[in-house]
Amino acid sequence: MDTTLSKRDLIPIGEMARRTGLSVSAIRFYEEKSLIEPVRSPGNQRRFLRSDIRRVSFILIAQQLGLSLGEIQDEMRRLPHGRTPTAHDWRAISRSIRARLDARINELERTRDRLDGCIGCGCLSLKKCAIYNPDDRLASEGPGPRQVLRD
Amino acid sequence: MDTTLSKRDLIPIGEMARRTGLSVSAIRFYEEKSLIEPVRSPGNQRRFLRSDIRRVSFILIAQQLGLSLGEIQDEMRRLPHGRTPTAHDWRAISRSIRARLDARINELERTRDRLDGCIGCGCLSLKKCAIYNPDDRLASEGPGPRQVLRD
DNA sequence: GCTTGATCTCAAGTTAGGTTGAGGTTGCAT
DNA sequence: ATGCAACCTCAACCTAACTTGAGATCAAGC
Repeated sequence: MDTTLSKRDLIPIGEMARRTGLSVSAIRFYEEKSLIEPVRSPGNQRRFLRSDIRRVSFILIAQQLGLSLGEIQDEMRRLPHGRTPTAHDWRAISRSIRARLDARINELERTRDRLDGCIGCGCLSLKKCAIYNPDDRLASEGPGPRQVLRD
Repeated sequence: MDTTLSKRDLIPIGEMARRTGLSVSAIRFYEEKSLIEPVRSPGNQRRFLRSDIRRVSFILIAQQLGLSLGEIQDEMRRLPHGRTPTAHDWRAISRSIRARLDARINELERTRDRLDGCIGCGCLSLKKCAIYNPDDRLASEGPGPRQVLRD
C-alpha cells in the first residue's frame, strides 16, 4: 500500500478549524501548548495531518469531561505522534477517561443524596449537615482560579 | 423571645474564615461581589451575622455543583438578607439545585454511554462517532475561558 | 503606653483558556 | 503579474476567582 504523503493529506489551519468547529486562534493556542505539532509548508504555514483532526477531537471530548489542557496532554502522551492511533491506543485512553467519568458521576450522586437528606430535614443547621463538609476544601492551595469542579 | 443582637452574634472575618474553611481574602472577595453584606464595627471592621455562615456554606456547596458566582448570586436573591432562611426558603433553592444536579448527572451518563459505544467499536473514526459532536460547540461565543463543563 | 495580632483599603499579580489586533507574508486564481 | 483571502507572529487584552503585598489602623493584653 502507498504510505506517501499526498498533498490532500496536508491540511491548512482554516480547514482544520472548519472540520473541528474550533477557531483558528484556538488551534494555534493548542499548538503553543504542544497538544498538536503541525508541520510547516515551505512558506511557513501550518499543515496538519489527518491524524491531528482526531487528536483535536480527543481534546474536545476530554474537555467536556472536565479535564484541563494539562491533564489532556498527560493522557495524550500515550498517543503516538504523527501516527494514527490504533484501536489499542484508543481503548487505553477510553478506559482512563471512563474511570474519571464514573468517579465524577459517583460524586455527584453522593452529593444529590446528601442534598435530598437536607431537603427532608429542612436543613436549618448546615453546620451539622453532611453536605457541607469544610474538610474537603482544606486541601486547596495556591493562586489562580480554583478548579470549580474538582474530584 | 429575645431578638436583640448580642455581641456573640457579630463575627469578625478571621473567625468567619476559620468556621467556613475559606481564606480571609476570599471572604472579602465575596463581599465585593455582593454575595454577603457584613455590617461594620465602630472601627470599620467587618462583622458577620450567624446567618452569613450559612450563606457562605451555600456558596461553597453551589460551587461544588458547578455554579459560577454569578449564578449563585441569582439563586441567593431568593434568600432574605440578614434573616435566617426558613425551611421554605431552603427547600426552594434545594430543588433548583437538585434539578441542575440531575441534569448534569444525566449528561455525564449519556457521555459515558457514548464512550462505551466507542470503546466497543474501536472508534477509529471519530468523524462518524456520536461522542464527537461539533454542533454542540457552535453555540460557544465571546472571549474569556470557556465554561469547561457546561449544561 | 506599647506591642502584637487582626483588620482595613487599594493596586497589582496569577492561572486557564482563549480572543483581538497590528503589521507583514503566502498562495492560488485570474 | 496582480489581487485577495488565508496565513504568519507577537503583544495585549479578557474573564473568573482569587491571592499577594504595601502601608495604615484597630483592639486587647500587659
